[in-house]
Amino acid sequence: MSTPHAILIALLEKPSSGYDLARRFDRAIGYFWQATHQQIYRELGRMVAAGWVSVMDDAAASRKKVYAVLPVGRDEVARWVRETPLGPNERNVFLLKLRADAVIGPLGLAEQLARLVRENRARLAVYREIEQRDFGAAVLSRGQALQYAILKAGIRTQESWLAWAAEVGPLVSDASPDA
Amino acid sequence: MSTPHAILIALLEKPSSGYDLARRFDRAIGYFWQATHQQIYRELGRMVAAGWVSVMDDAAASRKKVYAVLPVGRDEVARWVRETPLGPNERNVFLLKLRADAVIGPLGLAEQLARLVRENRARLAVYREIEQRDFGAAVLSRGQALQYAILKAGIRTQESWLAWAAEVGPLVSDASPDA
DNA sequence: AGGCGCATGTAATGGGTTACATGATTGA
DNA sequence: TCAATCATGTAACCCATTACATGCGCCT
Repeated sequence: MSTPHAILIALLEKPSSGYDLARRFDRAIGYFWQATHQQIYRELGRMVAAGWVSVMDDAAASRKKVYAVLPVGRDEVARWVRETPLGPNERNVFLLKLRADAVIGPLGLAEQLARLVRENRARLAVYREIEQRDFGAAVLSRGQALQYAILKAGIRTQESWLAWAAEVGPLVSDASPDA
Repeated sequence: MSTPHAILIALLEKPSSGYDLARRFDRAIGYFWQATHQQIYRELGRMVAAGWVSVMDDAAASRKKVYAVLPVGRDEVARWVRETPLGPNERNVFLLKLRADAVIGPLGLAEQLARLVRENRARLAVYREIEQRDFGAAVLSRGQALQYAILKAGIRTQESWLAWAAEVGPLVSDASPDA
C-alpha cells in the first residue's frame, strides 16, 4: 500500500504529530489504509532524514512533535501518484491517490481509472462465465450453494465498484467539462 | 490472511502439486487470497513436517509431487474456522472460512457472520453521519467532491456487502430451516 | 499516591517479496 | 537445437506485527 506515501498524504491534509497520525489511522482513514504507530514513527524518521517532512516542537503541548510536508515531499507524492502503476486489485491504492489529488491539484488520474475499469470489467465477465457454467442448475447442494455465494460476493463487489467508478470518472477527467 | 489455512482449504477442494496450487492462486482463487509459489512451497514443507498433509509422487508426471490433506490437517482447518476470531475488515477471511464450510460440513459460522454484520452496519452508520455533516452543502469544491467520492466508495462497499450478507445468512444458519 | 491516557520510541520475530537457481519436457 | 513452459526449490531483504519500555501530565 506504500505506507510512507499514505503518511505523506495524511500530513498534507493536516500536519500532525506521530501520535495524532496513529489515531487518524485508527479511525476513518484506517478502514482503507492501515499503519501502526511503530510504522508511523519509523517512516517519519526516514522521511525527515530524506528531507520530505519537517519537525517542529509543538508550542502548546510541550513534548509533541508536529510533522509537516516540505515541497520536496509534495513533489514526491505527485511523482508517486503519477508514476507508480496500479496493480490489479489495488482499488484502495487508487483511493489513496484520489485523496492526494484532492489535496494537491489535479494529477491526471483518468488513465489509471480507465485501466482499473477495464480490468474490473474483464474480471466481472470471467465471473459471469463461471456463474453460467457452474451454477446454472436449478437445485444446488449445500456446498455448491456456498461456493456460489462466494462467487456472488465477487460479482457484487465488481458491480458496485464499477458503478462507483462511473460516478468518479467525470471528477478525474483530464478534459475540461465544457470544452 | 493465514496462508497455511488458505492452502489447506485449496488442497481440501482438490489435492494438487505446489505448482498447480500456485496457478490456482494466480487465477480465480487469487482475487481474494494471494500466495506466491515460494510461500506455497515453504508452507507445504512445514505442513508435511507437521503431519497435516501428505506428499506423493505423481504417477503420471514424474517430477510432480501431489499434496493431500490428512485427517489432522482437516481437524486443524475446522479448529481454525471455529476458533480464530475475525478482525473487523476481514471479510475475505470470512469468505475463506465459507469455502472451508463448503468442503467439510457445516462449521457454525452464523455467529461470526452476525458479528461482521453488526460491525459493518455500525461503520455504515458512521459514514452516513460524516456524509450529512461534511457533504450536505449544495455546491462542493473539486477537493470536497473527491473526498466525498472516497466516502461514497466506503458507503457503497458497506451497503453491497450487507446485501450480500443478508443472502448468505440462511445458508450458514445453525437452526434447521423449518423447525 | 496511584492509575490512566498521552506521546514517543526500541527490539525481536515472522512472513511476504524479489531475485536467483536448476533441470526436465515440449514444440518450432 | 533453441526457446519457452513446467516444476521445484534456496537466499536475502524488507516490512509489518508484537512486545517491551519510558516518562510526562492529569484526575481522583
